[in-house]
Amino acid sequence: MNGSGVRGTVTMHDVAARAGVSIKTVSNVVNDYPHIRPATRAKVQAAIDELGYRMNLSARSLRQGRTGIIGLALPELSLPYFAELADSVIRAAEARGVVVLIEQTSADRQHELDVLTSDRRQLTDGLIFSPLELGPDDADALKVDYPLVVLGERIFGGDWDHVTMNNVDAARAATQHLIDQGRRRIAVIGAHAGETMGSAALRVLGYQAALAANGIPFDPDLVVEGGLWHRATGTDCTNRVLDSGVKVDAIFGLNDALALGALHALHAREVSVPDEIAVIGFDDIEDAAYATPTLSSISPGREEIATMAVDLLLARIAGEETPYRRVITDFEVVPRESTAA
Amino acid sequence: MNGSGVRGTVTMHDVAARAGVSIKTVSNVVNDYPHIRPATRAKVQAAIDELGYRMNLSARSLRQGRTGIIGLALPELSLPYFAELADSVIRAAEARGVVVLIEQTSADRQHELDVLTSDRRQLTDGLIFSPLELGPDDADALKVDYPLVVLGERIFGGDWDHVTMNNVDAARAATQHLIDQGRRRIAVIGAHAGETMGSAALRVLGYQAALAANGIPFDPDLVVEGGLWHRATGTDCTNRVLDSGVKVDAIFGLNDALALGALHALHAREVSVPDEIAVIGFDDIEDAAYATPTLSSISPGREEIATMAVDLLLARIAGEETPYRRVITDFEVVPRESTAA
DNA sequence: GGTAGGCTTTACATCGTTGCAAAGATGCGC
DNA sequence: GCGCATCTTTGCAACGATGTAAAGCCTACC
Repeated sequence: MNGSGVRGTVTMHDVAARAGVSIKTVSNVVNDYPHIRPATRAKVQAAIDELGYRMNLSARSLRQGRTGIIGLALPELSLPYFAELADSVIRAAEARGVVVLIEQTSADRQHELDVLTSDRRQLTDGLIFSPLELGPDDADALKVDYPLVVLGERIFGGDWDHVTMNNVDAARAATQHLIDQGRRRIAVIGAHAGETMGSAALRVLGYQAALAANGIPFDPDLVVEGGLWHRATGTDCTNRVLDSGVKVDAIFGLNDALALGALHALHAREVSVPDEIAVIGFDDIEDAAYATPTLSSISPGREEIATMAVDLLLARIAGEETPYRRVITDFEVVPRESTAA
Repeated sequence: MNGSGVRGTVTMHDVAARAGVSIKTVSNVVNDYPHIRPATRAKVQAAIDELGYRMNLSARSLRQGRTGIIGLALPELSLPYFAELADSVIRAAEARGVVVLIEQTSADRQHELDVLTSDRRQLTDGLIFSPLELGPDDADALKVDYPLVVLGERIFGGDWDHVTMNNVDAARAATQHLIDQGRRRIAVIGAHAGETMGSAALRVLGYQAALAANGIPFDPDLVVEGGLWHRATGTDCTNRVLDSGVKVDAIFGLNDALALGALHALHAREVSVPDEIAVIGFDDIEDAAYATPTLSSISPGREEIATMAVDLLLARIAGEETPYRRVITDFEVVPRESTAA
């Protein structure tokens, strides 16, 4: 029955008594302090094993001012891209000995602001933050006094590290891919009117750049507004643009959910993909490879984003004082059936 | 500049000094102790606001023996069902003032065992555990000394609360739905040989029960083994059963990912769904509604599962001593195009 | 044999908060 | 106006760990 009834009852004090050493020596053993006589270490270790001692992490946190927990704030896990991102972040964190507390912002501006000042920030050593709604005007809110890594390009030039992909170039590449298949009437769905720095705006910029580079005139009727980047929005945008009567031979979904929604709408309307309309998405979520037809997309290097974000954050937490960095990850066009020749 | 440069510098002590009261009174205000004179409360609150005080949660945890964090152990977030479940659990937890630490087990038995005894259990007040690989033989490992809620029916009768759906009945209903559409050669994909109590086994039981109830002979060739319930497995199982030459007019995927993989395989083989082969899944993930064709499924009451699990766990954490409970949630057949008449 | 210097171990204070129990203030009934 | 009950506020110890600095122990070398 190794001495303890109630959970967490065994403390360093008990171990020390059992091993016949001071409590500090137990602490030293547990923390791999190098100057310990092997015999002592063995004694202590034996006591630890016999008593089933586990360190009280709250006490350690109090003493050290660190919790070993990092926060991850994202819109919601039901969006596959963010679920996959969270998966990668958790794995990267685990490999480095820290755990992840996830907070969902529901893509709500106030909720995103709240997350930055929430009580829970006391519980985490730092935050990886993927905002959707905050814009340049909110830069002040991001001036926080704890380590922060921001994902996505939305907000520039602040005192924090940044991990992002090159949205403009990636969108240009996606568009170019469609053009290479002979498409010229390319609708883009999920645009956000009035936005200048968000992913939506940047991706539309890339789209326009590709058109320009190929001498294709830009037709504003092909840019379809859409709020949240859910499948339902993609379906809706697609129906709207097709109902409007403009000619369309390809659709660029600003993310995969939108593009999958588009496939859904096209299927319902019995429009063949890619023969009549080609479709490409963005993010390369797992769904894309299993959609019918399989969906071409842009792979943003999710693993790399997650790993970089965790590494940057942990470096700040460890006290690194280097200038704030902006990391741009690689992307790749992943052609599949939905844009086949 | 409200007095503090470094993060976390403001303590109750500072607030007390500023407000001219004792530190304990500050604590009382913060914790909504009822017997405080309004004037005192106001003074303290003002000091808190002026100094920007935030409670140190590590200290509170150390003192109270509670962290306000609950653990959620699941196979992986990239599986949409679990991402959606995590979403629901986080929302339910947030509504009750606690936060969620997610651990991924990768559907690996050793990893599932590790999670139960990990150091991180010191950091959480209790655990919601969704095992995939543990079986009845591992019941001992689940005899832990902290509050535990197990999701899924895999392991029976231990000292822990249980939230599950009725897998047998739900699978029977899914199969019956196919039979009602006139199908008689129903393949079931994703079975686990040798398993007796897992979701796979229970769902196959339900499948058999439905066949029996309708006087359809059971053909073992229609039960297709498959390990992890990923889309790729569904594709693979489907190809195997079709290549084997047995006649098939419907496929029951033991979860939606398998069924989506099946749709993918059928599309590639140019088999029309539902005309030649109808398909039904299980879990009703968001994908199902947007697949091509849209996928019929079983909705397991995910919200309800999450809410019940959180409530049961919090009750245990609060010290409830009632007998361990087994909660069975409702399910619903959601018919869509893939099984349309 | 003595001592400098490195290796081990230790005592003590401390991190910020809350439970306890008691002290001080207030109000009510007679 | 007094005494008792109730409301408010307080001081102190404790939660379990670690940093600091010093004490004890050895070894090696003169």
